[in-house]
Amino acid sequence: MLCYGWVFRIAQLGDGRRQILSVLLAGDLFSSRMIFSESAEYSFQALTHVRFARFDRNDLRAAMVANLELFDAFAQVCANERRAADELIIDLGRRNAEERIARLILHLTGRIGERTIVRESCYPFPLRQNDMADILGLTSVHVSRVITKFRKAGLIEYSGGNLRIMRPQELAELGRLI
Amino acid sequence: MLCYGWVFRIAQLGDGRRQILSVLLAGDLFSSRMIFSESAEYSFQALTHVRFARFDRNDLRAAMVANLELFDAFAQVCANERRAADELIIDLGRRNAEERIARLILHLTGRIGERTIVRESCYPFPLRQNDMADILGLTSVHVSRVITKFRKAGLIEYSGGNLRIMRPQELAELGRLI
DNA sequence: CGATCGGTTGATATGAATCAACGTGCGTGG
DNA sequence: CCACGCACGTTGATTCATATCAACCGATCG
Repeated sequence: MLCYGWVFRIAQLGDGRRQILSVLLAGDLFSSRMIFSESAEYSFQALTHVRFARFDRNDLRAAMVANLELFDAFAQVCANERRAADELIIDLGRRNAEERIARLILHLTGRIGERTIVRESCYPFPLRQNDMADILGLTSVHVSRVITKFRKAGLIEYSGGNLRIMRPQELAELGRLI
Repeated sequence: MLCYGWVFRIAQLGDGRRQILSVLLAGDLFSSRMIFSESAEYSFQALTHVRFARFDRNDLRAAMVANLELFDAFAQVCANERRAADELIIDLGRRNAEERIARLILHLTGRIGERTIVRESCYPFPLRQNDMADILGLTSVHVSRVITKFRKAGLIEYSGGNLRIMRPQELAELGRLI
């Protein structure tokens, strides 16, 4: 379980293309799948300094069978992971670059907000534009253009690893969240 | 659980865009998530005539806690669903139309082959080109062009709800599976 | 001080979308 | 039994979103 920092789960293709499959924040399991099978199947990549905790696979399985609440909590975690994957599929399949980026920002800041106190909509945001590109199936050049546009429209501020949302309403409209 | 036929799990966007999130074949659970929560969250759509079986949510949960093998089998199902979702994310994020279509064909025929006897690499394949487009984030027009190209190259035959793979080797190369 | 990394910007290329017309098979109602 | 409409696919012309290539900038770091 990740206790501190940011981690990506990634797939690296033969020819250098990279796809980030999910972003882990403090409190997330590295992989619910890893609890059952030895192989991680994809690799992980730390974006920041990181702290994490280990569990014994068999202990956890035993505890889940013994304790129904833990079992349900774990099922809930799996369901959330799945929902996030579905959302990403929809983004990649059917939304354009502006929508994708607006949604990614809102999705991540939402998750950060669940974990830490946020003041004045200013979030720690260590993703590079290149990372956003590799989540969203775009190039970093294009991400830069869209972000610049958002910035010029006064929607966000984004520098030095921090992101501030100036107009959440308009950003949500751009992402078709309304 | 689906017993016979083909079903899509889909997301329908406000403006008519559709994204198919997964394709269910005989033996698949409609949603591993549905076992824990009431809401299906997305909708399902039958592509063919269909037969299915129902389980009582609570019976199944009880059985899983009581029977470790069932528990593991279920975990395995979840893991497979997850892997398929990851693959789709990689396709949508980082592969072009030819790769996507070649991979979809190989993925589906592989799954069909696990379930039925296949003669002369000829598979039942009720997907319309429009459905493939909605899985792969393309338009049906573009799918048509690529399929026509595959056909002219002698890679596949595809008509009347059947698909035959003439040159699996070359198709796999196109999909970067080799 | 040079090297490297992340980001910006412009010019150009390209894959896929869009628009449009047409064909063909099929089911259905008259 | 025919005529019509509809679903699905094909094909061509054109447009558009995003990629690619390239130059450059500022910050950071050894």
